Parts: sequence; structure tokens; C-alpha cells
Amino acid sequence: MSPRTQKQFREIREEKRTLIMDVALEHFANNGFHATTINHIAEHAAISKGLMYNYFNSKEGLLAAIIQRSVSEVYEYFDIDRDGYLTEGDFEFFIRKMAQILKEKQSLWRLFLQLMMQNAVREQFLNYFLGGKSLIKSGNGDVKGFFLSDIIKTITEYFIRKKDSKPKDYDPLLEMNMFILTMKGFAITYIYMDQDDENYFDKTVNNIIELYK
Amino acid sequence: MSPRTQKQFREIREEKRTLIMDVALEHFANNGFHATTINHIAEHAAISKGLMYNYFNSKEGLLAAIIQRSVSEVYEYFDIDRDGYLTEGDFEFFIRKMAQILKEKQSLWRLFLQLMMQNAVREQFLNYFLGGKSLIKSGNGDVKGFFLSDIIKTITEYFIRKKDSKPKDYDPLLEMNMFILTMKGFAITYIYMDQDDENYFDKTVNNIIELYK
Amino acid sequence: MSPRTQKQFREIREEKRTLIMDVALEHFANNGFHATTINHIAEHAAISKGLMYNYFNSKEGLLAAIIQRSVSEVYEYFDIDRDGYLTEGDFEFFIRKMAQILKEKQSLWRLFLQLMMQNAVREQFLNYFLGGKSLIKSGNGDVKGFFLSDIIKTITEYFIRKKDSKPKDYDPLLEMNMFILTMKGFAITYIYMDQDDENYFDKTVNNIIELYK
Amino acid sequence: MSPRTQKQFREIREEKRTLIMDVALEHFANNGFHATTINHIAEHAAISKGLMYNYFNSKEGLLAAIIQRSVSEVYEYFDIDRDGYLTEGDFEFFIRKMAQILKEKQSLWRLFLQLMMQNAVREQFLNYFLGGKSLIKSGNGDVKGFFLSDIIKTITEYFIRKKDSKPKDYDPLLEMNMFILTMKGFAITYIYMDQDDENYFDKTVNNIIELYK
DNA sequence: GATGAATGAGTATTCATTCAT
DNA sequence: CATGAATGAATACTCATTCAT
Repeated sequence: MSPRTQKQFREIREEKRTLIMDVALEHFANNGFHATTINHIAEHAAISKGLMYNYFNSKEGLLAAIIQRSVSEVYEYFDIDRDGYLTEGDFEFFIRKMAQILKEKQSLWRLFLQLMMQNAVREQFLNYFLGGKSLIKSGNGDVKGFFLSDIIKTITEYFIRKKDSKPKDYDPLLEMNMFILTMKGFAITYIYMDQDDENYFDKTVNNIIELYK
Repeated sequence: MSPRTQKQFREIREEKRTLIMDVALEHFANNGFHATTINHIAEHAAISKGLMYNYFNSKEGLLAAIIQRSVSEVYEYFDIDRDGYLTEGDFEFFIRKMAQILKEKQSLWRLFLQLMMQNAVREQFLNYFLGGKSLIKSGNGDVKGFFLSDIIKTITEYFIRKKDSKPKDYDPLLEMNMFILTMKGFAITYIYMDQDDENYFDKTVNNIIELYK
Repeated sequence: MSPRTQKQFREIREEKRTLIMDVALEHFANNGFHATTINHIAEHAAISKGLMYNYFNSKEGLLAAIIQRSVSEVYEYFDIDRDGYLTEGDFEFFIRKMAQILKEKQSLWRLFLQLMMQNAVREQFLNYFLGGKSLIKSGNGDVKGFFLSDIIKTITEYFIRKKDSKPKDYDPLLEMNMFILTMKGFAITYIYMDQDDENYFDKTVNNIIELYK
Repeated sequence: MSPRTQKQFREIREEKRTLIMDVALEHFANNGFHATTINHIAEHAAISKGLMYNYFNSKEGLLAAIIQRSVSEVYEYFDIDRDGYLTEGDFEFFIRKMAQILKEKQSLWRLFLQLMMQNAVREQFLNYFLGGKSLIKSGNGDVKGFFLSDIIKTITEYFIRKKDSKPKDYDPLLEMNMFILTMKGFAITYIYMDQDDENYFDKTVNNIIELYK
């Protein structure tokens, strides 16, 4: 048995890091950040408490790493590097993608919602994302991020363009408001839904597309 | 110097009890239950730590008292003792009331949302309200409560009745689903909105009524 | 209705003071001094917490008052002002009195035993009583007290006098040791005995008298 | 620097656990359970407060562990698995053993006496031991225990058997009563005796054997 | 005298974090 | 790399004592 190569070591490290983050995310999302102890996480990840601190500087650092990873994932997921022009097809794609990612990453969004409910966190978050600064500085350089302000601008333009084909009392900003609010309602409904209760999931998605496309 | 009368004592108690609950609600809602310390509450209520425990048995007891009071308030607010038949007028009234109470009791709903995000709490809560049992037992007898199951039944019937005047592909359950989801989105949007950002509040309410009446 | 006289006031005061001490003694004896709260005592004596401090300076002051009263009672009980010469009749009388007071003042002896088990208290106590100083200084002057050292001396002399009528291997100090030890065993047995279990109480007293007279 | 082995960890744990229990026993016995603070114990064991809770769940858990260990020790001490028939030799052996264990484990018996003085504890204790149930459930299964009821039965039979060789007014139950009472007196005398005052210890033991054998 | 609201020092307990091995 | 023993600051809670009325 030859000694493990540097690369193998790195892979093992990466795997364990991922494992810890997965376990932590699950517990944070379901029981709350404060209510989750490092001990709990370590136990469920089958490692020692001490080792945790080999991978993350602190409990908050672990949380930050989870968020950072999530942002990257979402970024990749949407392939957000687009030109800022939304066709009807793009719009539908965006909604379907959103629905899919909500389903696939329930825990992530539960955690996210939870964090957004704490004033201090929410303000910081909004500053970063609306202000156009990237959320988290990692050691390795900045995370690729997206800016809510950009996305909102793109969507706003989408709704404004549709004004021509609508009755004259059509208010694009109200429409956008309703759309975002509906997406929030959709999100909050389904991130806490059991897998059994999904009957209306697809129908609801189609309905939303119908309404706001 | 004559001693204080029983009535005076009762008034002092009632006032201070209310004060503590108000302060606590604000902090619980904005920073989270776990993140809020008894010390913090005491400081902001300008009382000593010890006095808290003259009025409430524990931090959880304080939370329970707040919820109990809130449930009573909401109950009074909606004058819920109705016959279970919803006219279009009732429906509109219900939505407007809902909007109003969200605005007036932001903190309460923030707290409520927060609690619902913890698995353990949510399950217990749903058991109580869906199961038809009242949430909290007070010393003096049960709190007046309402049962989600009843409300949902009433609203469902409302949407089913409207089927006749709608196209034949109209799905009342889907419609109800969308309505509830929209109300959730509305709620979560406005319980975290500054008072300055209210431009669209009324327009949104009207729009929702338009859509689902 | 004429206003109460000074004397009446004093009597009321005295009665209440006694009531508090009785209630406190019962609780101290059965649950322990530390485990008994001022609140508990006040409630059971049907007075306010504040009033307690009108009668006693502190919880420890209350305890001291109870002990002080008890010592006086015991003093009166035994009519201890005797010449220090114990006849056989006196000896029997002493044992019977002892048995009687144990039965009548169970709580007092339970408390007493409890206190003696704390090193700090025991040492202080022994210093006072063996050293010939009176235990407690009250505001009104010293309590009449008795000195264990005197009593032990008297009893010792009693056993030494009996040496003549006994076999030559008779050891008066051992005999006294056994006697005191037996009395302790008798005490500890009966201060924790239910009133139902008294079958052997009298027989035991007679037996002890038989053995050591 | 190689990491510590499992065995090393186990040894550290065992040693420290024992240390804490020893220190705690000493303080509980001399100052009382309530009057002894965790801080005190930690200081005297030269560990941090927090570490206590690495080894015991609570102050009461610590007490329970001490009692559990003590019961096991006493059990081993007496080699109690006997047939229930007491010869004169056994009887003498029992008394001498008892005397020895009182001397060697003074603190333990002080604590024990103290606990027995609290009504709640005493009742629970008597229920367990007289009722024939073992006192403490440990995680690993029950502690070996002995039942007071069995011991008392054995001793009773011993005294009844001796009736034949005694005068006809001999009352075996009274005799047993006196014996137990004497043993209690012996115990309470010597668990609070300085090591210097032991002059009469052995003589007393011999005397008791003489009297009741 | 009498009340009970109010105080604050003290206590048990938790938990993120460190560190010797 | 890995372990879990050890730390200590922070937290909920208690209770004797004070004091305005």
C-alpha cells in the first residue's frame, strides 16, 4: 500500500468538510442555529469535536461556509451570467428552476428563511446583496455572487415590457410585487411540506406561470 | 402612610406583566427566542431579572403567556364566532382584517413565523390547531381558540361554491391553494417591511381581493 | 370599642411570633433549614413576607430564636437547677422525662439533630455548651442555659458511685458511654417514628432504666 | 505526539470521576448537600465547574452516583450473599464489620444520616429497601443491593432462636429493638468522633457483643 | 403594623472553544 | 490528523432581604 498522495488527502479532507456541512445544515434548518450544538453536529458526523475546528474556525464560520457554498450552488444552478434580458421562455424557466431548487434543497431554504428573520442578519444580508457587494469573503478569494438588485431590475423590465399587450390600467410594478409575493408564498409553503403532500406542487407551478408569464 | 390596597397591587401587577410581555415580544420577534436573554428583556423593561420570575415561571412560561394573549387577541379581532358560511363580503372583510392585523401586530407575526420554523414547535402547534384542541391551557380555564381546520373548511366551501360561475376547468382546491399561498406571501412580505415601504400595501390588498373574491 | 391596650398589642405580637416559630420549626425539621424558604413559612403562617422581618432579623435569626426558646423549654422541663447529686430515682425520672420530651417535641429534636450534623454548627454548639458559655445572646439578656459539661459530670459521678455494688471489672466510664450511646439510639429511633409504631416505646424505656439504673 | 489511546482516556475519566465523588462526599457529609456548592466542590477538586458536568448530569446526579457506589461498596464489604442463618459467630462478625466500616467510611455515613433526615428522601429510601426493590438503576443494569427487610428478618430469627436459653420473660422482639437502637447509637456516636477520641471504641464494641450475642 | 412588589447576589447548568497527547 | 478532557464566560433561575405605600 503506497502512502496516500497529496491529492488523495485533499479529497478526503474535502469529503469530510462536505459531510460536516451537510449534517450541520440539516440540524440548523430543522432545529435552529442556536439550538444546535457543536456536540450534536460532531456526533452525527461521526467525528470528534476537536476535528470540527480543524475544518472551521467557529460555529459561525461553519454557518458562513454553508451559506457561501449555497450561494455558489444557486449561482451555478441558474447559470446567472446572462445578459439581463428575460424572454417569456426565460421567465418560465426561471420559475420552474426555482420550484425545483426549493424541492431539492428544502433544508437550505429553511435555514435561509430562519436567518432572514433575525434583524441583524437580514440587514447585513440586504446591504450586501442589494448594495451590490458580494456576501461572503472566503479565504480563497471572493465567492461568485449574484445581486438581488440586478435580478429585480431584470424582472422589473420584463413586466414593464408586457405593458403594451395589457389593458391600460395594468401596473407593472404592482404586478411584479404580486409575482414576488406569490413566489415567497410558494416557497414558504413548499419548504415545509412533506414529500407526501406534493399533489398540488406541479399544478401550482403551472398556475403561477400561467398567471404571471 | 397607609398600605396599598388589593386593587392597587392588582393594577401594578397587570401593568408590569403587560410591560414585560410587550418588551419580550419585541425582542423575541426581532432577535429570536433563543438569542434573547432574560437580562436583555429585564434591562429594556427597566426591571430586575428577579422580578421577571415574580410574574412568569420561566422564559418558556413568558413565551407561552405571550402566545396565549395573542391567540385571544386574534380571536377577538376576527369575531370568529360565525356560522361558517362565507359570503363574498365576508371574504373581503377577512382579507382586509388580515392585512390590518399584520400591519398592527408585526412583531407578533414575526414571532409566530419564527416558532413555526422549529420542527418541534410546528408539529405540536399543528396537532393542537388542526386536531381541534385548544392550544394553551390557562389556569382559569381554556383560552378561547379557533381551529385552523374549521377555517380551512369554511374557505374551501367558499371556493367550491364559486365553481358554478367559473369555466369548467376551474379547480377549487387549486384556487384555494393559490389563495392561501398568496396570503402567506403577503404576510411574510409585509411583516418585515418598514413603515416607509408601504406604497403598495393597499394596492396589493385590493389586488388579492380582486383575484380571489 | 376602646383602642387596644399596650398589653393587648404585646400579647398579639407574642402570639404571632410564636405562630411563626412553630410553623418554621415544623418545616425546618421536616425539610431542612436550607430547603425551607421564607415564602413557605410566611404562607403557612398566613402572614406576609415583610412581616416576618418585623419579628425576626433574618432567617438565621428566626432559627436562633427557635433554638433559644427550645433551650429554655428544655431547661424548664427538667427543672435543672439541682444540686448535681443524682439518686436512682432522679436517674429514672431523668430517663422518663427524656423519653417524654422526645415524644412531645419530635420536630424540635429532628431540627436539633439536623443542625448537629453540620460541622460548623456542631463545633460552635459544643464550644458553647461544653465550654460553659450560654448558647445564644438574645437582645433581652442571656437565656437561661444548662451546660452539657455539668450534666455529664453529674451522670459520671452517678456511675462511679455504683461501682461499689458491682463486680470488680465494672468500668464506670464505659458504662456511662454505653448509657449515653443507648440514649442517642433511643432518641434517633423515636424522633422518626410514626405515632402508630409506638408499641415498643414504653417497653424500651423500661428496659433502658432496668439496664442502667 | 501520538493521540491518547482509548485506555488512557478511560483511565483519566475513571480517576477524575472518583476524585470528584470523593471530594463531593466529604463536603456533602460535613456541610450538607444543599449548603455545598458546585463551585466549592470544583475548587477543592481543582477542576473547573464545567468539567463536573462532563462527568455528572447534575448535582443530584453526582449525589446519586455517590450513593450508588456506596451501596455497592457496603454490599461487597459484608459479602451479603449468605444463607440467612446467623450463628453467634456470624453475629459477632457482623457487629465488628459494622464498627469497622463506620470508622473507615465516616463521611459516607454522615451523608447517609443526613439524607435520611429529610422526609422525602427517607420515605423513598424506605420504600425501595423495605419494599425489596433495588435503590438505584444504573445504565448498565441494576446495582447489586441488599434489602433491609431480609437483614431484619435474619436478625429477628437469631434473637428468637436464643429464647430457649433465656429466662421465660425474655422478649426477643424487645431484645432486637434494643440491639438495633444500640447499634444506631453506636453509629451516631462514632461517625462524629475525632480520631483522637477513640479510647472507648473497641471497649464499646466488645460490650455490645457481650450484651446481645 | 402589614403588604407584596422589587432587588441583586448567588447557584446550577450549558456550550463554544482550546489544548495536551 | 484526531481525540475528548478541560475551560470559563454566559445564562436561566432562586431566594433572602428591602422598601414604598
